[in-house]
Amino acid sequence: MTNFSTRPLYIQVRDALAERIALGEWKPNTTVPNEMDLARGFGVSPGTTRKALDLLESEGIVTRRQGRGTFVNDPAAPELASRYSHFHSAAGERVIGEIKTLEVTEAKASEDERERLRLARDEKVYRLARIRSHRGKAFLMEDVVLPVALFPELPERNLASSGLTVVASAYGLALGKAVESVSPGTASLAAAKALHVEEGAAVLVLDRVILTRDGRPAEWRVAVCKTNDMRYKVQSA
Amino acid sequence: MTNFSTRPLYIQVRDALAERIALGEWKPNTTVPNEMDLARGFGVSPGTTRKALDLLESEGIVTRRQGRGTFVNDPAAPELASRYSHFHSAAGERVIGEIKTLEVTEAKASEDERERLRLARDEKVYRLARIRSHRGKAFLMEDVVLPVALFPELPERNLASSGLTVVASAYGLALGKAVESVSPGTASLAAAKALHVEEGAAVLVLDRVILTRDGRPAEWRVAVCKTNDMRYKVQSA
DNA sequence: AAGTGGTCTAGACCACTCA
DNA sequence: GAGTGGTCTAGACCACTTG
Repeated sequence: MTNFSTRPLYIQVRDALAERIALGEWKPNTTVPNEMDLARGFGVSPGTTRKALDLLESEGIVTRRQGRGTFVNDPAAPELASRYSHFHSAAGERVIGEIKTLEVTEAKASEDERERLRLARDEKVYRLARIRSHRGKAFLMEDVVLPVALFPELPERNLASSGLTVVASAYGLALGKAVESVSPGTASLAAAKALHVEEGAAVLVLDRVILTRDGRPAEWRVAVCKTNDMRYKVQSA
Repeated sequence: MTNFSTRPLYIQVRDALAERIALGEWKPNTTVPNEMDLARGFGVSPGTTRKALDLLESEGIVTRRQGRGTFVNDPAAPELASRYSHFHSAAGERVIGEIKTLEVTEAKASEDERERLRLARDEKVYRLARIRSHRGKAFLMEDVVLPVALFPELPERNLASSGLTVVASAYGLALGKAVESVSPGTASLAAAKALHVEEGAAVLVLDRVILTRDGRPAEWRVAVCKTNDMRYKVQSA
């Protein structure tokens, strides 16, 4: 790989490797070729290949293990499903919850939806109404909005009750950052029924947008939840 | 620096540099010696020194600038003050708020305090009652607990109204991770008065412990806040 | 014993900053 | 133009894993 462009060589190697992983040349949980072979293949020095692989590891795309090899991470792995969830059980583990989808509709995006998901006029969205439970107890009611352009035929592919990490993986999309806004609220009649609390009980209202790795909004969710058996925890590094 | 221990050389170099920075050998906003000089000084290769410096940069201890040098970061810098704050103004910037301290007391730690701050029996704490405001509007009421052992003579040093980043810096302590638990609540009479909301209004209750870089609990805070002009936002990478 | 990634070395050249 | 960090090379040896 001769350095035609102005971008650092190790970045170019990283991108080439990331693309080949995304295209499925190396499957999740298998190894990529070793450093020497990759270096020869790309025509760069082993040090440059190493730097590219270290970058990929820091991005969570591969895992390197001394004496074993460099493994491709599975983007649909269960431990990544709770990546955007801040709920923790009393025991302290992250909880994603079992998803039950009540309703799926397809419609033209409303003004709010167009703004939050940065959609053009007339673009369509899927709207999902869901309940999340932990150990059989409902704790969260959510309204999820997904752009049809990113996830065509989502209901037909039976993905309406899957978490976004699984859905994105099915469509070959890499997820990136998310921002969630938290505010206090009181349970509406519908929320009270779904979550088994009294109407007007104190609840958390969560408003979250998840972006793809390249910055396109992939999901807007507004959720209402109780925190009786659950903790909403935020970690700062 | 001959490698006597089993730890990687670049980690030893990193630790030596971190210690000399902590001891004040190089002051904040000044540069440390260049890579070649450090390498010669430690008796290691430039590549090893570089790896140590890159590590320090990833930890936020220094900032490297091509053509300029490697600068020591100021742990009391204002942009770090909001490190543990998740409040954002309507305009989108992180907000730390102006602190007004209502009361400072010193006492033996209660059972709760001993547990949260991992203190031994009979250890003492400072308890601070505070209000935080943004643009003159109170938005948060907090009860802060600090171990006297970590911050002796805090009130005498006029640090009771400073944020923990400034306090820690004054005591030469490096701060590390923090965990905040968020739950919905209703305003007590006292909270209602302080925050100018009606009694029983929906508020957020924040329960946070901040650790030092070496894992000792440095602050336990329980806060009640309104989110009328403020957003509590959580970012996931 | 063979193969992998992790550490370490000792250079070269480039891009950027500033006097 | 001198000095800095950033990139890149081409090796050596070590620690760990597996057959």
